[in-house]
Amino acid sequence: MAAFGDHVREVREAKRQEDRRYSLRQVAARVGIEPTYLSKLERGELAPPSEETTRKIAEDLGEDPDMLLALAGKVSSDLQAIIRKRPKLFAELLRELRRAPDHAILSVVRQVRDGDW
Amino acid sequence: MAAFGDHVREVREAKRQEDRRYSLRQVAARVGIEPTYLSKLERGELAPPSEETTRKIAEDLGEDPDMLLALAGKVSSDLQAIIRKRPKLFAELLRELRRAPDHAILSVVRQVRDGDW
DNA sequence: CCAATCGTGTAGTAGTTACTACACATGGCG
DNA sequence: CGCCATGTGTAGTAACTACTACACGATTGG
Repeated sequence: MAAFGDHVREVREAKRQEDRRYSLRQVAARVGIEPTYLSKLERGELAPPSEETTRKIAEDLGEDPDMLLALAGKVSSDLQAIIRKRPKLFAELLRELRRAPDHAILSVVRQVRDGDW
Repeated sequence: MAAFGDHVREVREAKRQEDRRYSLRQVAARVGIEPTYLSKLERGELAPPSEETTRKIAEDLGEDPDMLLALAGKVSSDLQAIIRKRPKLFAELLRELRRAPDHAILSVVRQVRDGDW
C-alpha cells in the first residue's frame, strides 16, 4: 500500500550495499529534508512528499522522476501544463489510449518523433 | 489574469439573457455553493474551486469539464490516473506532442480509435 | 411601490499539506 | 571500549485549500 516508501527504501538500500553514502541520513541531507521525515516516508507513515522533494529524491537515487512521482500519486507539473494548454485534445487522446497496449503507444511516440504529420 | 472567473461569468451572463434561472444565486444553489463564493470566483477574488465544484459548474453551464478544469489550473483526476499507471510512456508521449499541431494530435486520436496497432 | 431577488463586502474556519525539532536507543568499527 | 553515525518515536506548526455565514444596499417584476 505504501508503494512510494517501499520503493525508495528498496532502491536506497540497494545502492547502499556498494556506497555507504546512501544511508537514510545522508540521502536526507543531500535532498534537504530531515532524516525523521525521510524515515517516515520510507515506512509509509506519512503521505508522499511534494513534487519538488520527490524530484530531488529521484535525482539522488538515480531514478526516473516521472515514475517516482507516479508512485507518489502525482503527475509532473510540466505534463499538466502541456495538457492544460489543449485540454480537450489531450483529454480525448489520453482516454483513447487508456487501454492501448504499451507497444501501440510507443509506436505513436516514434511516429510523432519522426514528424510524419 | 482571472481566466476562470471571467469565463464563467461570461458564459453565465450569456445563458442568462434567455433563461433567468442563470442568475449567480440560482447557479450557486444548483451547484451547491454559497452565492458569495461564486461571486468571488467570477471576479477572481478567490482562487478557482476544487475539481468537484468546477465539474458541477461546468455541468450547470453546459461547458466542457476538461476545458473549465484547465482554466482552473487543474487536470482531471481520471487523466492523471491514466498517466500514473504508465508514467514513463505517457510522459514521453506528452512531451513529444507538446509542439505538435492540433491536427496531428487529432489524427493520432483517430488512428488509435480505429485500432490499427 | 414594495417584496422578492440580486450581487457583493467583511469575517471567520475546518481540514489538509508538507514539513521541522528534539530526544533516544542501537550498532558497527577503529 | 568508546564514540560517532544510524534509524526512529513523539510532538508541534506555518501555510495553504476550499469553503461558509451574516449583513447590506441595489435592482426589478407584478
